[in-house]
Amino acid sequence: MKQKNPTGTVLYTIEQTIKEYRKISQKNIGEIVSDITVDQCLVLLILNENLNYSQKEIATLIFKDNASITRIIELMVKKEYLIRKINELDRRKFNLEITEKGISTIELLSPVIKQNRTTALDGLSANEIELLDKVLNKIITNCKTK
Amino acid sequence: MKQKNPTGTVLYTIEQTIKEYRKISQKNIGEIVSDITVDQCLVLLILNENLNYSQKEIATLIFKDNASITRIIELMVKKEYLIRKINELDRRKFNLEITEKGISTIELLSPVIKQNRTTALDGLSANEIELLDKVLNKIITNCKTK
DNA sequence: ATATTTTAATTGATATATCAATTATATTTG
DNA sequence: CAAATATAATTGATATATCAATTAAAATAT
Repeated sequence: MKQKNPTGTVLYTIEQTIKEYRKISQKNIGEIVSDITVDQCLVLLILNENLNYSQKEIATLIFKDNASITRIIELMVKKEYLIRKINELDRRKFNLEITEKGISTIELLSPVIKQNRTTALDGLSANEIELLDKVLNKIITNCKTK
Repeated sequence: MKQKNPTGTVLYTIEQTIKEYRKISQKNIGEIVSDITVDQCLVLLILNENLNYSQKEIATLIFKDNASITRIIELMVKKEYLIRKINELDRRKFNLEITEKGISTIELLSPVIKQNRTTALDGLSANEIELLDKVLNKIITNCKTK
């Protein structure tokens, strides 16, 4: 029951894949924590790895532009996942901190996120995943350089 | 100069791929026709194949929800790419028609869209593409059924 | 040291995404 | 047939995407 592909290119399948994955991810996350999005989660995880990231760096890491990140973080501050303080060493930047609520959310959602990934990639061999990654990176390079 | 992957999963690469592809597509389309988006183009192409599609069917074909399609088509009507008339056989639906402007836009953009796809997939063997499609469809199935 | 250029982040405008609720029409069922 | 249910599309609310313009601060150049 594979849906037919109106464009006849695998690029369509790539889009479909990421949409299905985001859908199931958001659904599973929403069952545990109702006021957070997939992208906001990713911001938490990234900051949890390294609090020194600037908004710009976070944007690059998750393929958003600066405007989007500004608004995402704004909302996360409003919802008390993050605290934002001026960076006194470079007053153009902010230092971001994760609140208690942020920490406990990470703890709640980490297993869910892990499970989402496992679910999505279930039944794929390491070899297939490696190949997938390799081919996708070729496409990325093609798009960037042409 | 492959960007590092903060999540450590190929799902991140999938997302990156589609974003890069959409970026280059929009850029190349915008150079020829300035007031149209990638998705609006796709709607034109799909209707050009078959005018009988309902909004709901178009939505399914390009992975949008009904609300998005309503607004996309609304804009396309306003910009005079499409005409919308009540379907007298089922008054919940609309019949969509492509205007002259729509037709000439398709003619202008078809080669661009084709080129975008060729560019993105440049250097990939038929075998690699087939494998890519196969693996992606596994992921789609995983997301849908779990 | 001031003028110029870069950089980080914000803001505004418009398009799209998503969810829930609503409307209008069709279909099904008792 | 009337009531209940289902379907297609719209609308409202909120989040995100994207582009261009702006602001404030930092880095560089003369």
